[in-house]
Amino acid sequence: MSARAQTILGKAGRAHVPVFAALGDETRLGLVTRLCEHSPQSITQLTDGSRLTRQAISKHLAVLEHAGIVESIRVGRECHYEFHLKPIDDMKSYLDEVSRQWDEALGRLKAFVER
Amino acid sequence: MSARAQTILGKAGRAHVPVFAALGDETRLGLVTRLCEHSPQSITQLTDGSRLTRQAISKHLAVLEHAGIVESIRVGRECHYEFHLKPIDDMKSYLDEVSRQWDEALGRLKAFVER
DNA sequence: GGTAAGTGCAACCAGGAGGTTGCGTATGAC
DNA sequence: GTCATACGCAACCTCCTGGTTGCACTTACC
Repeated sequence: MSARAQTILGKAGRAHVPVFAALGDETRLGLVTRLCEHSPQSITQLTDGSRLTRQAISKHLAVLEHAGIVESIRVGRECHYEFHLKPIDDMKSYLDEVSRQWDEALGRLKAFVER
Repeated sequence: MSARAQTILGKAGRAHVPVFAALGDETRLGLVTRLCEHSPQSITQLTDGSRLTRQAISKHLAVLEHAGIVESIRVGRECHYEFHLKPIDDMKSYLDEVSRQWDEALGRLKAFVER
């Protein structure tokens, strides 16, 4: 039972690892914030105001795109990035599941103690 | 306005970076899952079933503890780790905020287009 | 057509993350 | 008291990540 539950959460959870990892960086979380307020923006736009190189920003954006949090759209000579909500929503659902699992575990513990 | 919103999210978001980073690893997400189902567990218990060394697991647990997701409690010669829900809940609130911000941005965009 | 702007690609570098091994130490069991 | 268990610490290794620089290429603009 425990093993089964772990498998369920484990399989579902594995897909979220890249998303968590993508957001586990200050620069990238900042980029997501910017894009979430105002989308789309070009790489140069996103580089302005940052102390990093365009290349660095570009790499971070690639990581975010790999995680599905962001999508690149070529417009002429510019590359626009736009925010996608879905992975974040999926992550929230996953966290809800974790939360639920935890409550259940507490319930089992309580029942065990009171027995 | 945009800058202010970014500052707000940025400041609040910065605190969540370690939590995201902590969960952005398959091994650690697995540990969290195990601890969330059944808490507390000792390091040796958590090492069983994994192909990694006790030391590796121990390091991962230290990372999780640093992020506040888990807490270590010394019991005799054993070190028990127990799950904490709060950082996950905080993260969910933060993601809700991001979601809200995004909806707002969409609203602004729609209003702008329809004008 | 010439020039500047916006990117992509590749090489390169430093540092940190993930992992192991070896050893020391405290605690429980007998 | 002795021995096994559970753990911490430190050194070490490898590889990936974050970041830069230099150059080539496409596209807009005049």
